[in-house]
Amino acid sequence: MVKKSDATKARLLQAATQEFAMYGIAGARVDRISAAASANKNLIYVYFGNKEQLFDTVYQAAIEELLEAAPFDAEDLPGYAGALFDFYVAHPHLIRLARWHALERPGDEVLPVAYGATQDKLRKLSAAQSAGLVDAGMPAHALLTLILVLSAAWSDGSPEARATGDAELAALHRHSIVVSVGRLVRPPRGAGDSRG
Amino acid sequence: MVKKSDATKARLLQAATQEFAMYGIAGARVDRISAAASANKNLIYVYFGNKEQLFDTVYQAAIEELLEAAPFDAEDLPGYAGALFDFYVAHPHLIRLARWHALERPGDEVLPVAYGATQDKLRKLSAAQSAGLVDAGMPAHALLTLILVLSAAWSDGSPEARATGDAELAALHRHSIVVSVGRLVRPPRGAGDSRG
DNA sequence: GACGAGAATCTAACCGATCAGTTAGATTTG
DNA sequence: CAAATCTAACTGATCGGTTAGATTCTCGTC
Repeated sequence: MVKKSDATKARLLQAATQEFAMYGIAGARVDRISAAASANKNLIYVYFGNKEQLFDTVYQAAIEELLEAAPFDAEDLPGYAGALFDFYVAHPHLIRLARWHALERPGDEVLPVAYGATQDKLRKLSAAQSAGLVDAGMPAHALLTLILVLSAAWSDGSPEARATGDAELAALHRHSIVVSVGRLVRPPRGAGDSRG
Repeated sequence: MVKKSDATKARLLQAATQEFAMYGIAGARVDRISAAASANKNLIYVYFGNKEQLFDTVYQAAIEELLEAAPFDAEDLPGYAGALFDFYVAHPHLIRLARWHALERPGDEVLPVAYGATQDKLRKLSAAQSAGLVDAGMPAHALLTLILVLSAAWSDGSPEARATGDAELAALHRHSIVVSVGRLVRPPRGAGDSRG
């Protein structure tokens, strides 16, 4: 059954995502969110508790969306990094949410869903290292962090991005990331896989 | 001559740096800053204008400190990345300031001092590429961004940092960064430099 | 070296605006 | 009718910024 309130909830969540991505938790305004959602302010408190919990809900949804967007492939890590890059370009607000969260909730433990996904990635990555498909010169968790960081290198707030909408520049950035990850993970001596 | 007000100004700046690093611009409280500096709130407005301008002053000082800390060396980029990592470990609040700035002042142009320093780095990097000391497979500006991003990979807010104060882990992170940058910048065929 | 005017420095109290959260009730739905 | 959904107005606290005035320092003049 389609409930009326579900649509309102969805509009509020959508508006809250924009607002939190733009201004962070401290900077977000509950009145702006309800106005943008064409909903009454009180509904936020009825449906989501308060501003902090609303952020939690928004953030959880964003993380889940991100996890689904780029399936982890330990045997093609450059491709995985490229997919992440594409996702960040397509959804710039999600990475902003993640950065706000890191800054405004320093002590927050990782969401269960994200934790599970990370453990899964680490397992696959270790296996690929053992199989000789990926360089084993550093532990899987370090390698994973570096790959993730490289993927997000140009996603907002980096030294010389600024010129948005430049497809040529974006292509260069993507290429740089893919090449970099390739160099990071390529095993020193041949072990089955080789790429053109 | 040593002016009394200079000491007050310095205390305010110190307190403001802590406050902004902790809470960002929107989250920072001028009353907390003045209290932490044991100074009257009004002095902030007398000396620095307002909260936004106080942040500008704090941020500018932080950038200058960061630029002085790790001298750029295009011929030893892994070492440069390592020095940056060390600085981030020693001064965790400065990188937080930079991240707050990126999020809360999206359209802000780069500070002149930072712009100048970046141009200088790019020139040196290009020269090193031309000389065959550094891989020329991607433009200098892209390479520089990737190096900077790698250096800051574990500086706050990354997936599995959390355990601060762990010297062994920090050493692993530093090593991972140095090795990664080494792989990034090493030219494909021998060109003078070779490393163990 | 005393002294006083004026500038520099500092203080405490205040103010208007804003904001998260509440309440009481209207309207719709089942 | 009763529960779910929604609305508008209100509230108490907080916060950035201001104001008026107290205190201290600077320096020329006698």
